[in-house]
Amino acid sequence: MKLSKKGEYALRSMIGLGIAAEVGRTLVQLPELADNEQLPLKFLEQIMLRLREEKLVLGVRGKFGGYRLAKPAAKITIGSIIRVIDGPLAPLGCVSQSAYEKCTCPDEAHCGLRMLMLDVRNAITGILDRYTLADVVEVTLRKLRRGNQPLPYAPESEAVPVRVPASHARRLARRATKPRLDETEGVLHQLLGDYTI
Amino acid sequence: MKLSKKGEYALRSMIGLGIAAEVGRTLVQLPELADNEQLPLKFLEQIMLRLREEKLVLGVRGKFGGYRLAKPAAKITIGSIIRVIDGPLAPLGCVSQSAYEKCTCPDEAHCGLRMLMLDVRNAITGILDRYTLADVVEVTLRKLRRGNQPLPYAPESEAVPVRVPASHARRLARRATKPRLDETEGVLHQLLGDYTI
DNA sequence: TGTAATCCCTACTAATCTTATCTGTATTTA
DNA sequence: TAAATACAGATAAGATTAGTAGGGATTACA
Repeated sequence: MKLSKKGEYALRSMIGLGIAAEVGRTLVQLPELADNEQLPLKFLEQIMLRLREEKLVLGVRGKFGGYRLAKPAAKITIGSIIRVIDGPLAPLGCVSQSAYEKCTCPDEAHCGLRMLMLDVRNAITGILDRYTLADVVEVTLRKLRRGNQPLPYAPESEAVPVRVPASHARRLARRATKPRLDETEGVLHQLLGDYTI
Repeated sequence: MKLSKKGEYALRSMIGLGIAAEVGRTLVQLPELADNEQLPLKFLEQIMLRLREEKLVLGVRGKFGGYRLAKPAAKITIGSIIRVIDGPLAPLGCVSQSAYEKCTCPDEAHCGLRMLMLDVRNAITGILDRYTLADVVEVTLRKLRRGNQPLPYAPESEAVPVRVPASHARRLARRATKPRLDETEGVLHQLLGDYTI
């Protein structure tokens, strides 16, 4: 059930680009990204290539080029990033929505194992397709600010008073109005919920 | 996030042994198990060896030997089987309870990605460590019976009137008295819940 | 116009993992 | 003694992982 290094690097890079966007930085160069996230440059290049193919990031060539998110972080689910790099989230092909594969068991309808793995699949996608890059960036940024740590990817020009986009606050508030699931939604939800206090 | 073939085979074999136990069969030989579950015999041998090392099954040598579960199916969680064959369930080492590994990110406490993956890990183990082999066997058997299909692993002696152990019914009934989570617990829970009707 | 910085792209590799297969040994029953 | 079975280790092809290497294309700027 492991996430590959490549997948982890991809997520970390996307989070980096998300932070950059949030602090007003328009482009991030791969050497800086690789250095910040502690990952091999040429490997990162490959990953970004793939993310670009899938229109998750946008590359700008030439001197002072770089990468940025291709769309708002709130529109990019974590699941979509992982699928691009690591393939389907489902533990078995026969419970995958995005890449179904018939399994070897004689009758899927009677397969107790499949039912179980369907639950696992739904649990995983329930999280990874619900939370977006914006959520993870939000949590990360808040932790950094609370610790008075210098924000990475600060724009070259000057220190920018970092603001939270109104749309994000609204989305979070909306989620907080669904109390039924609160207790079972996990730590990220709790952390995001704190925000509305 | 894939389960390996080996892991899948292990689960299918354990379910087979669980069914065998349920229908009164004391030992199952690997050739029969391999044939029933459609998996390579010698590969299966390796898997059973590993399961035996971890005291999940018990091997009996010699002619008319075979394998059986080393303890009641209700005492064997699905998660424990997968861990033995495929390793930790957590998508990242830094969120694994059973095999924690420090990750490369500078401060885990501030890592939004880690929070998210912790949720995923908890969601996975929440299912795989809650449900036992008995649950999966139960669902599988009930489906077979409802379809009037011949039960595999029937004992050599005669057809046995298959009964559900009282303890199992009790456990299921107890679970059904927790209504709060019903709607979010997934298909296996629904199927097991049906039983009490 | 030249040069440096940057993304873009393909190929290659070393190590590991997966998925087995093969060969043989030990044990038990009839 | 023969047959069936579990136990055990070696081997191996193929796939995947985790990179590395090298160059080409594009752009900003001196």
